[in-house]
Amino acid sequence: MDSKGYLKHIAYDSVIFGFSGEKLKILIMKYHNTGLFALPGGFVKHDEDLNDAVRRGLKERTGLDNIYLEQFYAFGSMARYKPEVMEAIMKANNQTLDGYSWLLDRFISVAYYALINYEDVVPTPDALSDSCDWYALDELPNLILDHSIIVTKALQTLRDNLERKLVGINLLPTLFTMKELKQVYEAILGEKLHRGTFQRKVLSMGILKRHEKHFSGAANKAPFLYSFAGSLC
Amino acid sequence: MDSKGYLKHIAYDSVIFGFSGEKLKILIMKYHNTGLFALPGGFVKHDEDLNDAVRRGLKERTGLDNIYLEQFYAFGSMARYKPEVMEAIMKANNQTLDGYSWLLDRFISVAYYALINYEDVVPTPDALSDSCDWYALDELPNLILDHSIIVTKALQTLRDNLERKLVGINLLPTLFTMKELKQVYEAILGEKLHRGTFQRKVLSMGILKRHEKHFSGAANKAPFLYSFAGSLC
DNA sequence: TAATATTGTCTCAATCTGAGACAATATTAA
DNA sequence: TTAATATTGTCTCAGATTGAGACAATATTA
Repeated sequence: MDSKGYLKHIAYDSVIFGFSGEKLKILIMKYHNTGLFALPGGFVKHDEDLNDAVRRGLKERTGLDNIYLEQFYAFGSMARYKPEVMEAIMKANNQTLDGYSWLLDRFISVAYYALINYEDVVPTPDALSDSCDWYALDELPNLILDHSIIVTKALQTLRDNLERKLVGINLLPTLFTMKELKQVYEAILGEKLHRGTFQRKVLSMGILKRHEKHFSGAANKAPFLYSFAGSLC
Repeated sequence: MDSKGYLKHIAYDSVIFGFSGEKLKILIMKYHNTGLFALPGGFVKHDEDLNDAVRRGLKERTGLDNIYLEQFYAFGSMARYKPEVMEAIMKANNQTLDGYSWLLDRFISVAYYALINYEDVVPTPDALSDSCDWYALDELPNLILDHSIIVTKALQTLRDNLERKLVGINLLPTLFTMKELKQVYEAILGEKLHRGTFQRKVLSMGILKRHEKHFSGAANKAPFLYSFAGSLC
């Protein structure tokens, strides 16, 4: 076992969505002394479920358990095989390649997206990275390999799934206003929604629990707070 | 390279849908002298795109090129790691395990579904199998490993995609009647559809080209033939 | 020529959707 | 205290969509 207990040829990448300042953002890592940006990713241990490996990586990067997580595609083209990129990252970290040559092999990467509450996260870089930060989707740096394509496909899948399930809730705190929920949907879909229609549709689904009003101090009628009926009481 | 030029730990499985006798069917392989049934699958060469590997396998099993193909999930749980199954298959084929021990390793399998015209296919078993035949979805034999779960998820994904795209067309010959198209949809969705509503909806999409009538010899008004406007004129 | 099965289309009511209207607040300014 | 303002919750209404049946128009057989 010369690959440190990890399966060869198999990696995962994660597109971790958060919502802040009325914008969708994702976590991007920057590698030491290279100027290279990438999605948070990792490898799968020999005795570990693929899904568990991804949850383990998310826990390390965000500190969070029980995250909403969805696998959306396995990227396996030859075009994504660029060993010189990984080599540059290793060298910039003063790592010898002894025992790490498996990292220069070809990888098929299974991609996941996660939806998390922005405020709960403490972005944490790993050993090879010097930062792990939020970037708005329309202000992403250039990413290595096919990671830009992965992000695009993640957003596309998220949009498709949005119609079926009420997944947007996972991007908000436990309690939120109807306006905040609408803003999440607008950020994901990239279009404005009609206030009345949105409220009617969401409430008719019957999965929201209405709580007391939220007095923000603004000079207007206070909105109700809601929680997802699936979580606590 | 002790794995015959294939990537270790990575496999694919394919759920190949065809439509016949008003039922959805899929191709299932039976391994020599074992009574074991499985989905058609295979491995990825070191210098080969994942998608190309699957197309290569489909070509071998069906004789067809240019198939409608969609990746839907990568199965990577530990529960699917059962080396004794592969060992039984190898032994039943009088294969020594020399040079094939990589087949007993753990695999993560990327699953695809394909939609093909039943009539165009000549099911062809591979070296380890003694048959490759169509089975209706409600008459499947017991399948090895997690292959039954893979089939279920394939059908689920196909249903979800059916609402968005008009994929059902890929299960029919170039020319087909509206009734045949409706039967395909009913088989996939598992429910009856209203004749008039279905026709109105499909025609309003504007992607079908109407051709001359089809005189079957039946004692009734002859239906029009249609083709998918995306293919030939 | 009549009978029969099926097709293509229409109609009509029920439902859903998009957009604006309006009263009900919560706060600030006068 | 009262008026002004911004925002919220809900309602209304027209237009679009959907589900279900109705009906005339065939191909063929009796």
